[in-house]
Amino acid sequence: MGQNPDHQSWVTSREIEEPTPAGALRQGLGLGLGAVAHRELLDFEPQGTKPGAGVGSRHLRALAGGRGGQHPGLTGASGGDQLPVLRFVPPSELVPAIQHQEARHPPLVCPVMPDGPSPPRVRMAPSPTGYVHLGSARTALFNLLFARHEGGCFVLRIDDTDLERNRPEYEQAIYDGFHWLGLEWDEGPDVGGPFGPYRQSERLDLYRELAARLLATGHAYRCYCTREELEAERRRAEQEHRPYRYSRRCLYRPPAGRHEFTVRFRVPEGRTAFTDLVRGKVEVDNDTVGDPVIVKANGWPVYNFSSACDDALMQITHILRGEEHIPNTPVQLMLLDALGMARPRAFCHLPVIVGKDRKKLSKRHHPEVRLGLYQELGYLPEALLNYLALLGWNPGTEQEIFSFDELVSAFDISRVQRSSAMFDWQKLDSINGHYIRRLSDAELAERLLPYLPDLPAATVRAAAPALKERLRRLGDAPGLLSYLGSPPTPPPLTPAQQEMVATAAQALATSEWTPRAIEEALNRLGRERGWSRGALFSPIRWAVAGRVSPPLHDTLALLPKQEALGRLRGALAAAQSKTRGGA
RNA sequence: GGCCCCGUCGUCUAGUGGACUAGGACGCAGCCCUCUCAAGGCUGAGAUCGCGGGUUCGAAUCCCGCCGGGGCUACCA
Repeated sequence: MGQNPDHQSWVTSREIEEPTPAGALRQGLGLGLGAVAHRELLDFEPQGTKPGAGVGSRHLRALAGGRGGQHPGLTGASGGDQLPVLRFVPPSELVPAIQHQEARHPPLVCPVMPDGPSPPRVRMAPSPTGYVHLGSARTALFNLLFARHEGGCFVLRIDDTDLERNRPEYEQAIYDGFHWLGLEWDEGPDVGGPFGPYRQSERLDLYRELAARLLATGHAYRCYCTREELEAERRRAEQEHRPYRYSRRCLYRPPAGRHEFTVRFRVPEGRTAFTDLVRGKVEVDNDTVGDPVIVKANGWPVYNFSSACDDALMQITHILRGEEHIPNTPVQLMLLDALGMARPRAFCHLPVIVGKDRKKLSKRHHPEVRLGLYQELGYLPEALLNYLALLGWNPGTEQEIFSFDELVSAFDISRVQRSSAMFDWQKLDSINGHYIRRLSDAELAERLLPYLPDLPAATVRAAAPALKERLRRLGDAPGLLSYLGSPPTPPPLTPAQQEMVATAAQALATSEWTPRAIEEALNRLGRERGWSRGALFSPIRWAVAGRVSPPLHDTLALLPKQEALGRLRGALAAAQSKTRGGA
């Protein structure tokens, strides 16, 4: 970090006159090389290419916009049927052109924030390729906590560049899931903001321009290799026990006559290092990194490219993301450097959340990855949020229960853990139980309603107090109350127990039907007959509920009076006939 | 295989050279309370701080090596 601590170029939302992709691009570029409106640079499709020469090239050309005007930086040798080979022009030769463009389009960079560094901007950039991952929720939470703690801004961006797997409904699932958890963002596709659009699928022209720039400056090249050829290269390397890296065949000897291509970034020599807020310095030798594809054959950018560009363009200052992104970081940094864009101030790679098998939570092996599951099972969002905060972070005190505001003030990014965190249902249950017990009766009843659709609301409200200390999840309520809808099979009763049930039925018949009155009636009966509560209550419970249930007076009161008395009499009748039959 | 990250009770973790007979929480066991189940209270078991070397009067804490686990190694993100 700190390679480009260009705090001068902080841009506030008010100063941005043109919240369009092009405007944002100019500002982003302004961070580094100065604003360049390089419309002509875009046309990285060489002259003379036959139209419709493959999906990729068509797509790129279409989005590049311009008709192939002459540009000093790009020289495509024209040729008949053969696709011309692009000549890469060294950056030094481009300088006059850039200056020229600059004169026509003065930079839009707005110097603001006179004193001190600008407040941080962080982002969460999920891709709508499936249900919301628990790890995404945790990452979003840490970003949010960091932003709020530092008085910064939390951005939600949708990284939807995977055409094959994206689904619009999954984007909605992200909003729903995050809203459910109480995660709110300041800028995003649904709420807007000065750095939009916030959906990568709507920023394609930007990536195209940036890719063209990389191509023009020789930082990138077209790769015409087929997937099969690439696969063969990979296999060969494996057989020869050699670490695989792309051979750069298309950089040196591109095959002729092919039309479909990807764009690869040419990884420079040297080493790339960055500072991670919790791990310290991380450094890699660039030649352990193969030239990555940055634009797919269908013209869409690859994550590593679009994400890095957008982070810079959206002026994201701190990147908090999962540990699985550590290997991506050097590539993104090299890309930014090549583009002359500012690097983020800092990175923080959060430990992965692992399952019982110590492996990263995955769709295939861990049902607990799915955020929606927690809602279904009846976890309180505030409890899950609290638990998630503790997964990979701790305040350094013994406090474990936090409101959101408490988390915000306690959150200190340097206390993020380095080692992976194992997901633990029991700990979650315990925290959830704690939050349930803290709810008021009315609030609990309200939250319980969706989990007890078959019960009248009045019954749910009446049950809430008795349930409160017995629930670990709201979804446990139907089980605890299932006796209401299904009478137990009549239990075997000793003659003494039969007498207890019979007299209890009598006493209860004249009792008011409230927990309080029932309790008093039963206690009086026990005192009069010399029966202990344990002795008296058990047969009644078996007759009425047949299983573990709330305190007896609540168990009875939740049932309609006639139903309760009917069950008592029914159990009695069954036991008596059995006794007679057996005798 | 290569690159990178990590390594304190079963789990989440406190700990940054002496206050460590390594603390807390979840879970577990026992007891108390008690109409079942919970909740609550108390008590307890549980970690030779991955291993081996150093440095130091002294190391969980610093250094080196090893081992183990994980992540990444896609025209996924």
